[in-house]
Amino acid sequence: VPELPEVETVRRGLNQVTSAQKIKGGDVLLPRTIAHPLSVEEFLTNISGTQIANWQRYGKYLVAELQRDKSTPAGWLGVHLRMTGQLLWLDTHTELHKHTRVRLFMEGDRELRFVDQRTFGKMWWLPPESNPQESISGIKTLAKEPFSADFTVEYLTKQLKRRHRQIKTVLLDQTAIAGLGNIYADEVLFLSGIHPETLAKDLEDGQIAQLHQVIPEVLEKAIANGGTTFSNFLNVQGVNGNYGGMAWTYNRTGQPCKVCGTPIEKLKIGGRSSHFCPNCQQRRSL
DNA sequence: TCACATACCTGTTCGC
DNA sequence: TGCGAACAGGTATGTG
Repeated sequence: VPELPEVETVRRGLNQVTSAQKIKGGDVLLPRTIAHPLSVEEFLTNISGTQIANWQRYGKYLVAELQRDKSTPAGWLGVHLRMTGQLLWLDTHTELHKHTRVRLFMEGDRELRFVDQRTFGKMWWLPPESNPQESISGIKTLAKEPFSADFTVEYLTKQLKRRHRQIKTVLLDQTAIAGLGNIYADEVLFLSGIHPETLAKDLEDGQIAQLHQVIPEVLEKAIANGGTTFSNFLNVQGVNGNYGGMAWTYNRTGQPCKVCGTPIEKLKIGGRSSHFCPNCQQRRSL
């Protein structure tokens, strides 16, 4: 469930607490959390004694720059939360959660703890001479950031026109648009008045322009509210977000549309649930 | 190169 | 009420 706004919320929290913090060592409770080809032992050896300089976000990926001493590069620490991952800033003595996967011990009895119920989350260590944007395949193939100057109407049009798939599916494709997941994809389609089954290549210019405007707006609003209320999302302080009560369609099947009162419907598209208003989001043509 | 299916997981909800 | 099935969904991988 963590999508761009949730990951950005976590990134901001991390930068507040881990800045210049030294990693004394760690404990990997679930080895497959550490991405291949690195072994758990190599991972722990490489991060131990480094300090965290700064967290960056690429789509839903988090990457920390590591240093050994003041300005000696010590590689990169990458994290993907996938479905249920949480990065929590805790006192080391805090009782272990059942789904604790990795612990990074910091100075002053503090700990960065990775908790992940569904175990899809991943962590990487990359050597200093590498470039995380090239070394992590999911980042390498990522589309333009919705907040970047490169995310133009022309760019979005090009991405959508070449895809012969339903728009809901394309919005979830990180190589087409970076950062959206199931919640915000549904929200963005509602605000654009687009039926989720519309083929991306068939969208009208006006609809694409609307999507282009609404995508950053929805993500910005969600970030401003500290991420989603839905699921078990928590920020680094262990606090849930507030974007939920304001959702237009997500998780509102059968409830009245906030604009027209028509009951919200749910469809299965590309194996994912899609919530939409059949009145506000009508198919234009076929 | 693209579209699509499947695998990966565990806790919760659904349906009979 | 109980229990198995379905569901929740982000991404890597494999197939055609």
